[in-house]
Amino acid sequence: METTWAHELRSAGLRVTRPRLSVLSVLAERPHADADSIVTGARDLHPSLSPQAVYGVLKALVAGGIARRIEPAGAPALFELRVGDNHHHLVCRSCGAVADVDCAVGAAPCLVPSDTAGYVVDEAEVVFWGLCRDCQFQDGQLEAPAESVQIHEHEIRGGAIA
Amino acid sequence: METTWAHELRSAGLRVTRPRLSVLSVLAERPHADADSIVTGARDLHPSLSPQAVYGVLKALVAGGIARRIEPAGAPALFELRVGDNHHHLVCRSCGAVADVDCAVGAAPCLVPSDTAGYVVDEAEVVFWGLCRDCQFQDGQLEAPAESVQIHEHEIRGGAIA
DNA sequence: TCCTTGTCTTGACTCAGTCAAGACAAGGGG
DNA sequence: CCCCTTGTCTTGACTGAGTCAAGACAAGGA
Repeated sequence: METTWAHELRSAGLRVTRPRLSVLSVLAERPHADADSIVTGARDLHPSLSPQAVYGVLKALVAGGIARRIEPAGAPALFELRVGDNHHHLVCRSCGAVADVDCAVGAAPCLVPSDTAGYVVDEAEVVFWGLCRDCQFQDGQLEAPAESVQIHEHEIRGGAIA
Repeated sequence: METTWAHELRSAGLRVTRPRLSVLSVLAERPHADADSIVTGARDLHPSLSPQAVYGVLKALVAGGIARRIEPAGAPALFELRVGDNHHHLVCRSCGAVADVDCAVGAAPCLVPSDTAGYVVDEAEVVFWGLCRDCQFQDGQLEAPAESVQIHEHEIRGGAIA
């Protein structure tokens, strides 16, 4: 496993170091971790690891295409190892939990802007905001009656999403 | 015009004050302004305005549904007066310029996550990343050959967008 | 006009992230 | 196998965006 990471690092032109392997190990077991929890987690494997080292490692991983950085509004940046498929994210408004979503391939008319205003677009980033299952029951009586804990397509199609 | 804003403020339960009218005036002539340029701009009308006052005004406007806050990754928050239609944004990777995009209404299958992972989704936020017209010509020879300054649908459908 | 209450000013503070200088270690050349 | 180069990590100071709190002030109803 770590051999695989060493491989990935080398083929991205990066040296294999303990800080990098520690960060990769944390990201593998905890996708969508923020820099701070990566520091904490990676210290299990490398106790002297400094926050700045983690920022440096993460920048190198992102630049090398091994990790991806996501920045949900109002929260520190999160990092994940799943790259290259441009999947999207569900973010919980209450607790900040993040889940991956695959986008329907080949049928994404909404991702083609109706008017590009002269821009050359190379990426469409989608964030779905809502409440995760746990938060629906903790503070959710207000907006999440029991029958509609699962979203129905027409709620989005006809609703505020446009 | 300002009378209209006074009206909007009052119907949102907010008092009509000079700082608020100044901020609204800046937002009206410059959509997608960040807090700092709002401070600068609003000082034309109210020279003693403090940055903290602007943060307070913006928070009140957003809470009252008069303004909307958007936070493109890696940039300070931007504010706009266009609310209630959940439109999306084109952001220039090079200069940060932002343009509005309407989303095709009623035909947005990509905005329905294939798997909601138990989340109740109430909003889908879409950001299109690319190069604006000006930046295509300034630093654009690398990725923006003259014939493809306008996006073609298949580039997105079959490409990295998923 | 007065009074209440929401708003603004001032200033200290937090948090995420960056920058720079020097110590250190990965890994290719001898 | 060891040394040397060069990329990486450590330490510590710093920036920029935004928040918090206390008191001064002003909007607008009685």
